[in-house]
Amino acid sequence: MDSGDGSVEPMVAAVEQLVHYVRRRTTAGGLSHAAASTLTRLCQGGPRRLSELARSENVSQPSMTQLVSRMERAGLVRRAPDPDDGRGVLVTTTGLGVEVYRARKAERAAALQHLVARLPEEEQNAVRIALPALTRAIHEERASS
Amino acid sequence: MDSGDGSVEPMVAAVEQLVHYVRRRTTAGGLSHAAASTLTRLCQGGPRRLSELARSENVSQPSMTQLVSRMERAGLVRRAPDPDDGRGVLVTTTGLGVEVYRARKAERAAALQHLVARLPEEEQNAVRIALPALTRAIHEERASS
DNA sequence: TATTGTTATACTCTATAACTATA
DNA sequence: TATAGTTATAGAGTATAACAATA
Repeated sequence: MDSGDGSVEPMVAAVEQLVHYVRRRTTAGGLSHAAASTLTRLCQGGPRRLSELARSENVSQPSMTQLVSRMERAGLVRRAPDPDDGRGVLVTTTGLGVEVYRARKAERAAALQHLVARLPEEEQNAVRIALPALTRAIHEERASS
Repeated sequence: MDSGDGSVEPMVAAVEQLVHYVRRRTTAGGLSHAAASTLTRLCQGGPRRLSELARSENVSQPSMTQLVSRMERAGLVRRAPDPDDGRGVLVTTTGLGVEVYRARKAERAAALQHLVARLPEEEQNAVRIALPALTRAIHEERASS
């Protein structure tokens, strides 16, 4: 009865605003979105082949070559030859890369925490149910396709 | 007791994934994020001065000049002289611009609707409480700064 | 003199096509 | 010959500095 199309569009706008709010407050290292996303993947999943990174970040191989070069120049990652395959390149995070990753993670957690803290208890609970539920729905959707 | 830092970071990731999910399914007109955002503002708020657009989109005036030029070339907007101020330029949406805006709005609403529909009733209710509450928190935060 | 918009220039991020080196 | 990565080139999006036109 309330789930008509009219009520869902404002919720999409809400999600966009939320990301914008959090990203604006995530400034450590002055990273672009592309660099931040790739750094996060490397920090969470360990060293990766360049082609593997390109695939998981949904960009072309040349784009990833250039992104890794810029990140290398900034001291965030290092290239190393893949011992198992002479053609391959393994991308690894540096100490600085890990530092920046941790700082950004803390910044965005603080931003959302700050926002949620403004809400009355009942709405805080709704947030703690809604966001994980939506993540689950995305993963289920992905698995079933 | 559950609102420690440990539980908030996955929620930030959830928001990012959610935006990614919705954006991937919003393809009408093949617009960039910058063009889509500016088109939405023009369609929702009516014709605007170029400098006003730059300010509200948080980009420099030269960036907006170029974005408007690309959007004009794509047939989405038109430049017109501001009758009240000879220095000014009014940016207006075209019929095509409005069409693309409506198509994109429908696409992203459908994407979120599709996702929410997978959830059990209780979690759907949590989503309908949480997202508007977070939007409200952002606006309150903005007003109090 | 201050404001509005454009032009000039440069850097990031993206892509496709062509090339090199290894399997 | 197929795959991994790089180089070449081009367009979008961003910025700052310098400029033109109008208030």
